[in-house]
Amino acid sequence: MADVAARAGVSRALVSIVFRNQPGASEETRERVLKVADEIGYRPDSAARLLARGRSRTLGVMFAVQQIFHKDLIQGIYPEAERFGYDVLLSAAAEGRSEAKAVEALLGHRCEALIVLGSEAEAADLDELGRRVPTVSVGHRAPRARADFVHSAEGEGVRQAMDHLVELGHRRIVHIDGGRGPGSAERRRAYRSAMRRHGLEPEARVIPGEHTEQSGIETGLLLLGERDRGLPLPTAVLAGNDRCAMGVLMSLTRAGVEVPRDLSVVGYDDSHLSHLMPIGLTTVRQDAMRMAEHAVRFAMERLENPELPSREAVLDPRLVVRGTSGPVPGATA
Amino acid sequence: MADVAARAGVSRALVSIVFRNQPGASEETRERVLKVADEIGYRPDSAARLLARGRSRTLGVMFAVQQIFHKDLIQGIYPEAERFGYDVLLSAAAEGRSEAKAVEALLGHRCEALIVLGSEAEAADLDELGRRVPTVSVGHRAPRARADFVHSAEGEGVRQAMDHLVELGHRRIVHIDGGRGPGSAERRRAYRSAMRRHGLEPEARVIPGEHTEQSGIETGLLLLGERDRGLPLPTAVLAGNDRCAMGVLMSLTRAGVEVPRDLSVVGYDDSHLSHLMPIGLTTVRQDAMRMAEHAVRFAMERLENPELPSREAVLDPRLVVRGTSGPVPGATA
DNA sequence: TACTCGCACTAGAGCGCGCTAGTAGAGCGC
DNA sequence: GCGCTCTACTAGCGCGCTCTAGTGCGAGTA
Repeated sequence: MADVAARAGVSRALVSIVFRNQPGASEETRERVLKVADEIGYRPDSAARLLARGRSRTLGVMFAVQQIFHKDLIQGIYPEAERFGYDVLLSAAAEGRSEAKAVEALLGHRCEALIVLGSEAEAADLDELGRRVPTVSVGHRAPRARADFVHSAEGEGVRQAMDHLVELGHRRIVHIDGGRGPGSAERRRAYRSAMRRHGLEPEARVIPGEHTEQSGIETGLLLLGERDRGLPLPTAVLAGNDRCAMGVLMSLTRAGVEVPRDLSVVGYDDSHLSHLMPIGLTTVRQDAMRMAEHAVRFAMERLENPELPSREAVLDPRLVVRGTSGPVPGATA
Repeated sequence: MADVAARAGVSRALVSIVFRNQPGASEETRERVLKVADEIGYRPDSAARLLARGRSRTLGVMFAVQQIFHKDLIQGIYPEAERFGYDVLLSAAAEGRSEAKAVEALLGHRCEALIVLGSEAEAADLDELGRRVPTVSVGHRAPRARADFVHSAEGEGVRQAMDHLVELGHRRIVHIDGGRGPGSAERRRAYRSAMRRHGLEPEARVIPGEHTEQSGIETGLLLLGERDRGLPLPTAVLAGNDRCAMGVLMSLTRAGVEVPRDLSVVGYDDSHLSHLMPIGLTTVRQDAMRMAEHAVRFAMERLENPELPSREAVLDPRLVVRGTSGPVPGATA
């Protein structure tokens, strides 16, 4: 920086002003400084900057390396943070690198606020974290923790999917749940309540599963086994997520079950898997962009006023109807 | 830090020593300092640390938010960097956030070395980057750039896959390539050379494609169209990657083609998609862990000696035989 | 006793910036 | 001429840490 200043024939302070895009430098000088800086390859040191500024203007984002959906969220967080003049620091939780470790790293870098994606932390830990630094948890709620929450209305997504299926004439609709996975409990509840609402309570059936392809495949085989023993197949399957839905599809279509003629399948997430079927997977889309927007906004607001009560943004997901859902078998299309 | 020092009744320097885990403090004092620090929630400020140290001991990793394989690499980079006492800083390239921008961010944080995953940068840009800071490019080669390279022996993977198919009796093997995608050119070349080596040159056929499900689906439909016009289906398809392979599988099995009875399909990457088929996708696995290890090692070595000539680690991938490849139709199994 | 050595610890400079307080000079009204 | 404001710029402190060059002290040695 001193070099740049010397070469441009100005003081260091002027260079600082130019690089911060602040008023107080003539257009002429500004250009000269930038030109010299470019020549000698100068670039402001963010560590020093951060130190001198006292504020880091950095937003820490913890994500899980395996979660596909987190990619979409990260993609949304970058531009939104930039709008507020914030840098984004990413830290991944992975096998052998716990959430706690990932968060420590962010804290060490003096992130002013944290956005944790799909945390599996206990409410107490999240609460402690939230007391230390403004924290927004996306996709995971912890009732009484001092933090803000952003997630999608799981129930609403399931409701839309169920209404769609019922409208198509389906009655024997089973749900493969996602065990302890994020959102599973809500989806399960919403399924049950939708069945009840449509007077289909006797038909309701939740098959325990996971958010994996394997789980979908196993469930598919289970259903096929039942069919071979004379039990009727359901006419529609509401899977816990897209991966599970794909597993179901793979195992059933391979056994000659035609989708959606013989069976409808609905997923959840609208991940890239949704396009894997030539006909497209009917699924529920969570709006990652809007979730990211809300998360950043919450963080910024809590930064301004740390005493804000804990808030929650619940975004409505949207059913995306593609090729895997159709009229119930036997219906006059 | 001063607070900690005061409360523990020592100098700031001593606290520094304790937190750097350096010799020069008695066990007793060490414990006392740590205890006090914990009480008042002190945590070293990495910005200040980095500034004072002159060296950041930080390794910058640029990745593409969409690439599934990068997850595995990141997972491998963390522990390896830790072994060398290095912090990892992640920066994602995404839609609306160019590689250049992602790299700028890392440079601004004074990363001592950079690992760029699946860069699509021009050789010249990579060269310039490499002259500024030790750089390792994973998965993408730029012939004369001042950087180190880690990638898998695409040719070797294809060779193994082809040998496997030929051994199963296949002759009419087509390859769907990946256009300008990473590794595509090598895979294409290796396919051609394998066909030649096995005396199957007249049968060789490369269908232009991409590394997407959609591309696989389209190719599948193309082949089905040909069949309907009386042309024979190939007996095996070597797809450009797993996503493309899945597309092929989806479109063909839906049309009643049975895999692997009527047709064998081989993918590339061993991504999580490989397990999507109930029978498993035969594919080529790249060893992400070892690639990550090499990348970090290269970076560290070039850090010690920046004048090192450009090096290249070519890791052998391994064919993973699962359910989508089988004997050629008509063979006595 | 006088010295050297090693250990536990400290003083204080300086890392590269941002920022506050200030200056110099030009333009203006009276 | 004076004071005023406005723009363009500068001096220099301090952010929280690391690190070098020390100090003081007890033990070992001649």
